[in-house]
Amino acid sequence: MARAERPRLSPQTIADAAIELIDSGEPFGLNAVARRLGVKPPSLYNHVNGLDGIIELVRGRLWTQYQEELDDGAPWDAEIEAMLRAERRMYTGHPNAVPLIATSTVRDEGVIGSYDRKATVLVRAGFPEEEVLVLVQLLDAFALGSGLDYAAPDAIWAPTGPTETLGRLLDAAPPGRVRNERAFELGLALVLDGLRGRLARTGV
Amino acid sequence: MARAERPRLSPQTIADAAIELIDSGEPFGLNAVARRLGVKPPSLYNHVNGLDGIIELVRGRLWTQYQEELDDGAPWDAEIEAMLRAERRMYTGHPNAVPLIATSTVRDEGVIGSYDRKATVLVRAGFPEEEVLVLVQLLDAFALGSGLDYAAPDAIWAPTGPTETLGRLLDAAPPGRVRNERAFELGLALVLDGLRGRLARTGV
DNA sequence: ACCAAAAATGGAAAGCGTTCATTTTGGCCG
DNA sequence: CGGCCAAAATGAACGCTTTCCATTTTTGGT
Repeated sequence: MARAERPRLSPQTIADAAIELIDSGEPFGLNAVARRLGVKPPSLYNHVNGLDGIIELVRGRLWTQYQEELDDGAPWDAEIEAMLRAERRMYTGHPNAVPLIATSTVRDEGVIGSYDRKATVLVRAGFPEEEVLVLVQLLDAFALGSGLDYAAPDAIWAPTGPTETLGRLLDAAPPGRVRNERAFELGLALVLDGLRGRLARTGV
Repeated sequence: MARAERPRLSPQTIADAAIELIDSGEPFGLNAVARRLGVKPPSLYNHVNGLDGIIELVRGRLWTQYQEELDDGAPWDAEIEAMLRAERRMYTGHPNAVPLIATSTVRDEGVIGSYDRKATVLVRAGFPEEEVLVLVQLLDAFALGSGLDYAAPDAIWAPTGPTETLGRLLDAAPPGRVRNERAFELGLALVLDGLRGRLARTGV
């Protein structure tokens, strides 16, 4: 077979197939994406720069999809909160994508733009300029860390040997993802409260 | 060649070689570890359960190595802080190991034991039992997230297009890892302050 | 002294990501 | 309307990976 009458592939269709594959839980890879598209692996190279390109495509697609629901104009803390919650929804909606996204370098313009937006919001809020990037980085680390924690299976918390406290607490505890949800809420409140207090102290 | 006169391999030596390889920055894999040990890849299967087993070994070795410097008996917040700082030192000391460790499931007893220790400390400190696991999970997410952020190259923050605020701030900003260091310090203070306040409110 | 288990190996299978040259098709320019 | 060029999918192949199996040799215990 040679060239098809109409192109069967596009960055869009590849990204969608990759996301479907990731969400299905089957092993992720370039060959698997090609199989799902009914196409031979080399065909993908006409549209995408290898496996890393596919991952980057997935990141970009998911990111814009979840961040575009946001509207601005809200107070700075509400807007930051909304952005973090959108990122959070992305991770909980596609947990299998988190390990892939977390360990590859970001090149997507939309993601960069979202950092830019956070920085702009914080500068307007009155935070010292030399501190803003640190704050953005902190927010990023928190969101990613809890996303990764959400994606990890419960088995982490199932000790095989005897424990002093953990085993007892686990018996009466909600499952891992519920705990992770509460941890995210608590951490979000902690960070936002901390930032508000910091602004009140330094901004005046 | 068949069996050697004295075993050339052990979980210890394999873990050490793997850590050396990871720190060197060369591509990581089972074959590369075998090469570094002067051994054929299949030999490793006599001591370790495949590639995942090697990663688990690396995690366990690094973890105990960094956590054993700690002594207990300190106030709860100081002890939690010390544990988080030890984990932090592990990530900054072996940044290339972070992506491997972050995305694989924990099975190591030492790591579980460290969760247990955090839980014990928090229970003794007076936090409500049903909340302790959530707190442990939050601390874990924060440490892992900032570790992952540290390991990520600066390229994340190098926008290709024009930005509203980001580009300007980046010109006058310290490099990514210095910012990450400050973000970790700030986040640590925020979380610990938040926990102390929470304890004062609920614990009495 | 013998026997079972351990340790390293050679060989090989299966799969991966990737590159290359080739074929066929579609659309554009003259 | 015809001819050429670029795009899209392919087959074949490469080098790499992880992993399993049978084989050989050695050690240590009884």
